Amino acid sequence: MKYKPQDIEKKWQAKWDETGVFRCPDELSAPKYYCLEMFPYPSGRIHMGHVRVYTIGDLLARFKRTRGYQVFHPVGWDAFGLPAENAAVRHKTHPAKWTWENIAFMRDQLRQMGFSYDWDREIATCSPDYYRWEQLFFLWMMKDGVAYRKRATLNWCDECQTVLANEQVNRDGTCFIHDHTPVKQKELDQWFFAITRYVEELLEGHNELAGGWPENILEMQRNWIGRSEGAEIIFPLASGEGSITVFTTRPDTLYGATFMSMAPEHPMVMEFARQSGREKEVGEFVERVSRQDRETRTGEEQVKEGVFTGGYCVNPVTGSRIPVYAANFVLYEYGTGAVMAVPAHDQRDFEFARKYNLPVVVVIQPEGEPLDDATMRAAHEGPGKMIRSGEFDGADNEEGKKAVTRYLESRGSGHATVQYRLRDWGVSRQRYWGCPIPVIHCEACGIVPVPEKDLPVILPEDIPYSRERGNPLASVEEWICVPCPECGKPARRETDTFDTFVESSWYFLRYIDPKNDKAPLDPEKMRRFAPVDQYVGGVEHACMHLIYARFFHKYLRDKGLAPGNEPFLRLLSQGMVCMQTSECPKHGWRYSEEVDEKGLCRQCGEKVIVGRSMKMSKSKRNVVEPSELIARYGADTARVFVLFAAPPERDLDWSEQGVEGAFRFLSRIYRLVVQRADAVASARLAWDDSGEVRRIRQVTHQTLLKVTGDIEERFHFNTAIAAIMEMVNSLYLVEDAAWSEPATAGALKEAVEILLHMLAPFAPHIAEELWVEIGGKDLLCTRRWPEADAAVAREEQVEVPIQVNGKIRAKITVSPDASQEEVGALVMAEPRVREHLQGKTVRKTIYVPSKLFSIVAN
RNA sequence: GCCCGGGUGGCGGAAUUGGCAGACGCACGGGACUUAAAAUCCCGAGGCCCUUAAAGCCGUGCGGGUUCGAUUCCCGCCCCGGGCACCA
Repeated sequence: MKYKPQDIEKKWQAKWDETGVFRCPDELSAPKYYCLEMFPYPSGRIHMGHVRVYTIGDLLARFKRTRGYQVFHPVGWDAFGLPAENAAVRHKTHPAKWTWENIAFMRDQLRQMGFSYDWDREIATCSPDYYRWEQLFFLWMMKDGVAYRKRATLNWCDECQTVLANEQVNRDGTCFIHDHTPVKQKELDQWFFAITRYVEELLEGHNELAGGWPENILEMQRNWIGRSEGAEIIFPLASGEGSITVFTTRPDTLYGATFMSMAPEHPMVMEFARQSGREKEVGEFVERVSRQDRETRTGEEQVKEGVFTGGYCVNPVTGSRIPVYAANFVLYEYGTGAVMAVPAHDQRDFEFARKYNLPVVVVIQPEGEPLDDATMRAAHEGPGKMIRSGEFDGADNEEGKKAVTRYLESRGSGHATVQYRLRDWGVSRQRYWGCPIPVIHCEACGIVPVPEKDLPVILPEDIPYSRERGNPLASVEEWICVPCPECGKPARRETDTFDTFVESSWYFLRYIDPKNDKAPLDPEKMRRFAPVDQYVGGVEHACMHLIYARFFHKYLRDKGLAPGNEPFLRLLSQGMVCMQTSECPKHGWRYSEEVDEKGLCRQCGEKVIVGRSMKMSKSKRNVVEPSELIARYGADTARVFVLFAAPPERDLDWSEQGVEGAFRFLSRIYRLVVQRADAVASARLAWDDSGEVRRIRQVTHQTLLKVTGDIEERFHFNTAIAAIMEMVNSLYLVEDAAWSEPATAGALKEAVEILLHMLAPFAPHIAEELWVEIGGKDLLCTRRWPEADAAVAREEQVEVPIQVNGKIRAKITVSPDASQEEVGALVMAEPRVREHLQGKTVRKTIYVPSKLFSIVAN
């Protein structure tokens, strides 16, 4: 009679496997529902974060299946990446071996959780069957100019010995993998994807996603893309030859531009210096600034400084000759690398001007106290009226932005434009364990794409693995040396591989056609199953994976492969799994088993400091192993716990007692059903209309309505479980005799059947087991979700609170259909109401049916 | 600095469209069962006042406002978390 998940779960996992109930055929027989969770990196074993995402996804997949959808629920492995290489060095193994062994182990762990995947569609991105198509896409992209090579200053991590995308550099300028390694700048020839070609579409697409995606993710993407409208303005050089173009969002302040600031890296800086004989001091400054790493360069405390380059240009509207400075705060990568300086209306320029005694000219006058060039203490960046701006004087500055731009356009001195923070995506990585970039470098022909017929370019297996730094691929001469496909002379393969985010940018499409060896994707199948209806994953991918994948989808759409504009219609971004941290003053972070019952460190006996709850991580030693959890309580308990402890989008605090609670809940259902199993099995689904029957059926159908709505419309899984708990509680209060009493047995049979149907997506193993106990012959997971009967669920009597002047003074029980007059009459007869109305006149009564009766009196 | 979230009992959380604040669970207390404990089942519980109960009052970060009625809407703050940031 005791609930032993260990006896139950394996059996049902095997049964689901044998019967293939979760396989999704290529042909549609019902409306499709593509449910996807972000695929795991095969790091070795699953962690609680995986348990959480995959449980949420599985709940939805299982639920939708019972709602009549043909559910497409695949899984695979994001299998390329740096940890495999590090492990190879550490354990003297091969990255491939390490990766495939991890996949095998983790696959087993996922099966133990009872997730309803279609395992026939499993893919691993490190397999040539997968990455060969990525190489083909790359060749297309080269032809389309979407993939291109350029020399660029890039983020470089000494630890990784590779280039990083901007997205992979932490806020403090460290590497996203090696949190303590500062990222350097390095100039290299690199491959890029022209994501900026799609930048407007990436922004506009947010309209399509609004509602289906969490607002904060859209906001993060908007910030990341960083669109700003403004103008490019041409400043002719004072020498008469050439010009400098700047980007500004404030063309309205152009009349106040009194000097020019340029990024130290800008080639014209040294050009000016040479011409004016200021090479020494300018050179020193440029040298000093460029030696600074990203962190110091963009650090908050960085003082604004610069040097006069010796050059002059001309303000195109005032005609004045203005000096050109090199300034450390101007970024070469953004805009044109040069900015017009308007000290009166930009705080940075203001500080710079005061430091170097440059003129400050107020051209925007705010309402109230007039600004004074000489005495103002800070720039005025807000709105105002234009002054000292020629024909624009008196105009509102917002209007002025457009007017000045139009004026510049008419004179050929500039034009309206838009700038973005988003840069093209650098995809080259100097790594072995990634997809080879299919090009060949020939001395005579230059960069030659590998011909399609020669794809895939397969990673060589035999590689030297040692502690040597750098890309091991670069030393595999027999792989590198190939004849040039064009001239046949000896040439060399590209040894860079793709950023692993390239693989994760299209895996969701490949699941639909995973075994196709003729083409990457069959457009017909894509139209059938893409896009993803529901995607589940963590916020940490808001600006990387989720932007890259949207870009890739749009490119593949343009190639006629991907349907629709967006890959993921709905996104649920789940919170982190957190746990309290414990810190020993001597030994640092402690695992809970390293602390005794009194809260002392087992190693040294010092009092351990209990810290706040933080994301589970090995380094903080606050992790719980899912395998131990499953072994002890079973997968169903793990699933119920993560779904019940917090709503999906919020962080979840791990609690041992919470897990106990989930286990107790399942045990309670188990005992309830097993004890009554024979009675339920032999009862018939029939009932009269006695009070007891009505009461039982009312609870059943009310719960069903609530649970259905909570899962389907609100994604509130915790309250759905709470409702099931309430129903179980009420079934415990039913007299034992009622279960075998013919009058009530039918209603109770219905209750248990519906209970198990509702439980199934949350705790599928126990639900199947109990389904058999009560005489079920088929698999519960293949049955349709029961339909709630609203008429049965309806309350015939409701308790209505009565407010007198805003305070609740009494309650009455009435029919929900009673009119305001009928209820009012009862209300006025209530002694407690009369008491509070004593000596007062009723001014107004309000009745919200079934909710509240309110009386205003004075 | 700009932009998003969030703040509710001892704890996790609930309150779906402005309508009974605290569902459900955890921890806690009491009872039943037991020689006993565990497990299980039942009951109780926001705070103040009070021997107890009733009644009353207070209560959703703080201060105001709108409303018959505000956790929910508006204005002004405080705190926590996150994103962006010398981005011109």
